[in-house]
Amino acid sequence: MESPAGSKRVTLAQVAERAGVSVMTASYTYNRPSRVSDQARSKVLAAAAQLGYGGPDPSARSLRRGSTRTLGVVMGEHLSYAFDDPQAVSFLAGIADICADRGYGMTILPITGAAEDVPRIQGAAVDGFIVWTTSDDDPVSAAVQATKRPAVVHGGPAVPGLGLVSIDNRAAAYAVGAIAFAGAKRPAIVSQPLSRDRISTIMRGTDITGVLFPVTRHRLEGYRQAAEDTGIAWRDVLVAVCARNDAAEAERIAATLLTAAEPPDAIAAMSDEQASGVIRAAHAAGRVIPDDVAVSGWDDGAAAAQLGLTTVAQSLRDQGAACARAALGQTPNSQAASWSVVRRDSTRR
Amino acid sequence: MESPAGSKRVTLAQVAERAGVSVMTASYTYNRPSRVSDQARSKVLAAAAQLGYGGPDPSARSLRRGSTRTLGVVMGEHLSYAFDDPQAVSFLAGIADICADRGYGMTILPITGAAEDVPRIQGAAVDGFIVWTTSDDDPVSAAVQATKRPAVVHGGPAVPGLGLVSIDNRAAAYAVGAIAFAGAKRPAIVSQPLSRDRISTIMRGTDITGVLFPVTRHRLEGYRQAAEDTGIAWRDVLVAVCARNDAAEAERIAATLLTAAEPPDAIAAMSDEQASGVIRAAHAAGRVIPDDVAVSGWDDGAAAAQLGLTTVAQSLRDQGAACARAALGQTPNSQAASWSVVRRDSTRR
DNA sequence: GCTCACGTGTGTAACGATACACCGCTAGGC
DNA sequence: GCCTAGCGGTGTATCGTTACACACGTGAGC
Repeated sequence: MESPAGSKRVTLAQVAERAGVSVMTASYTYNRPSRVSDQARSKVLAAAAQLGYGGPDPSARSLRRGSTRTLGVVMGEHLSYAFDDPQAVSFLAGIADICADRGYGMTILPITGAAEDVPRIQGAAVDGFIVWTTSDDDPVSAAVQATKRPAVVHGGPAVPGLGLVSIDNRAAAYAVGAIAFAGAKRPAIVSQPLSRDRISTIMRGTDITGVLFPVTRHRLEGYRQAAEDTGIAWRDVLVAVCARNDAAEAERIAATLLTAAEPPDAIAAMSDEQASGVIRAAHAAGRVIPDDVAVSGWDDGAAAAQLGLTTVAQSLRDQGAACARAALGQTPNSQAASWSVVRRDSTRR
Repeated sequence: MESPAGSKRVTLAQVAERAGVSVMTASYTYNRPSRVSDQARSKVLAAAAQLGYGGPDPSARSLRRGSTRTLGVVMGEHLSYAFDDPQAVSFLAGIADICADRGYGMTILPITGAAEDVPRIQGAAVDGFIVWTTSDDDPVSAAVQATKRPAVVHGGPAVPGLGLVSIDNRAAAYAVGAIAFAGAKRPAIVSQPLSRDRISTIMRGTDITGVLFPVTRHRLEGYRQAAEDTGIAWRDVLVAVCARNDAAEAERIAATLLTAAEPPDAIAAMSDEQASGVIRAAHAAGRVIPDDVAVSGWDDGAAAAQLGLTTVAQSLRDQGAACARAALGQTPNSQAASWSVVRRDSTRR
C-alpha cells in the first residue's frame, strides 16, 4: 500500500502551502489549468505528488457547484433482478448512452423494498432520478417526488410533478391482442405480476382495476378489449400470472394451461421471454403454432425474430435515453414512446 | 409542476427559522428523529412541507461526513458495451448485491476512452472504485490509482496499490486447452481482442508478449502450453481475434477458419458466446462435433449446458461481489477467484 | 505619458450540513 | 432539600472547495 490507512486526507490548502502558492492558484491548477502559469502549475502538481493529494474532493466540489453531474436510477425492489431482465438491461444501456455523452455518472440506487429505502433515495448524491416502472403503491415514487429534484418515471405510475416516458400500453395490447385472439375461442393471457407481492397464479375474470402495476393494468385492459371485440366475455379469459419475467416459469405455467380441459387456443404474453416459454410448452404438448394455439409476445427482442413471434416492438434503449434526456432537463418532461406490432407466423392469418 | 424552476434551493436553516427551532433541531429531525420531541419534529416537517424542502443536501452531508456511501464502477471504453455482454452484466449484478446489502449506491462511470476520462474519474463522488478488466496501457487505471481511494481491478492488469480479483487465467486455459486440443492435429484459438484498437484478424504464431489485455494474454499462454504439450508448435496454431464478444462475429470468423485449406480440428474460444458461434459455423460447414472439430468455451453460462459445451466455469457474479467487498475494505484487497473445467460432449474423450 | 486590456496571483465568503459540547429543566432517589 | 441522570434544545466550528472581486505588473495603442 502506498499511503498508510491512518493518513489523514490531504487538502488543497496543504498542497498550496507546500507549493508556496495560494489556495486559489492550486484550485485553478485543477479546474482551469490555462488560468495559471506553467511555473505555478508545475509547482502545485509537484507538491500534490509529494503529499499524495488525490485531487479535489468531489463532495466539496459538488457542494460548492451545486451539481453532482450524476443521475440516479431506481430499478425496483431487488436490484439484481434488473440485471437479469434483458429489457431492463437495454433500458439501462439507453441511459448509459446519454450519460456517457454528457459526462454524467449514473448511480444505480440500492432498493430493498423496506422502509430504509426512503432515506437512501433522499440521500443519493444525484441531480435527478429515473424510476423504472413500478406499482401505484410503491413508496419510492413518493420518496423521489419528495426530493424535489427532476425525475422521470418509465412506464408508470404517473406521479404529479414527475415526468413519464411510456408507450401507450393499452393501445399496443389491444392491437396485438386483436391479432393474437383472431379466430380464437378460448384466449388466455400470460401476465406479469399484478401486485408487489409477486405470486404466480391462474385465474379467470380477473379484476383489472385492482392491478397495481399500471403497465400491466393497461395491457390487461387492452387485451380485454381485444377479447371482447371477438365476442369473448372477460370472465371466460384465463389470466396466468408469472411472478418473474422468465421463460422457464412461463413454460411451466403454460404447460398447466395447455394440459387442462378446454385448453386455450390463443395466448398473449407480456414479454418475448414468456412467449418463448409458452411456445416450448406448446411444442411439448404436441400443439401446432398457430393452428392449435396462437402466441404473441412483447418487446421484439432478439428471440422474437428467431421464433417467428408476433409481438409488440418497442425500444427500451430509446426509452432509457429519453428518460435520461428528460431527467437532464433537455427535453419535455413527459413523452409518449413509439411502438408497433410486428406480425409473424405465431398468429393466425 | 409543484415548484417553479426559478425557485432557489431551500436550506435546512430556512426550514428551522420557519419552524421556530434551531438548525440543529431541524437537522436531528432528519438524522436522528428520536432525538427530538414529537412536537418539534412535526413543526419542522410542517415547515419543510410548506417551503418545499427536499431533505438534506447529499453533497453537503457527504462533505461533512467524509463518505459518499457509493462505489464507482469503471466498465471500459464504451459504457454500453458493458450492458451488451452477459458476463459483464453478471459482474455488475454481483456488485449490486453487495451494494444493496450495505446500503451503498453504485455509480457506473462514463468512460469514453478519451482524455476527458481522467478528470471524470477524479471527480466521481465515490468512496472506492472497481475497474472491469482492461489493458495494460489503459489510462483509467492510472487515474483511479491517482485518486488514492480504495480500488480493485477485476481480471487485470495488476496495478500497484490497487487490489486484484481474478481467476488464474493461465492455469484455466491450460486445463481446458489440454482437453480441447487432445488428439488434435491443427488446434486453433478464437480470441478476445489483443489491444485496445479492437480489430478482427486471423494470424499464426501470435506474439503473446505484445498482448495488452492481461486476461487475454494469460489465456493465450495457457492455450499455447496446452498445444505444445500435445506436440504442436505455437507457430502452427491459428489465432482468430474477434473485436467483440459476440456469437455472430465468432461464427463469421470460424466459418473462414473452417473453409480454409487444412482447417482446424479443435477450436478453443474465450467465451461461451464465441463457442456457440463456432458451433453454428461448424454445423453449417457439415462438421461433426467433437469428431471433426472439438470446441471449448469459457464462463459456463446458460448456453454452455444447452450446447453440451466443454468450458471453464467461473462465477462473474461472485467475482463482482468479491470486488465490491474488497473495495469496501471488508476483505483482503486481492483475491484469487475459483474456477473449474466442465467437461461435456463438445470435446473428445 | 496616459489609459486600457490582459495575464496571473490572492483573500474572503460562501456552499449546506453535521459533530460536539454545552445548557436548562424535570423527575426521581435518598 | 439536594444531587444526579437524562431529555430536548441550542451555538459554534468546521468539512474542502470554488465564485467572485480585486490587485498588481506589463505592454500596446494613441
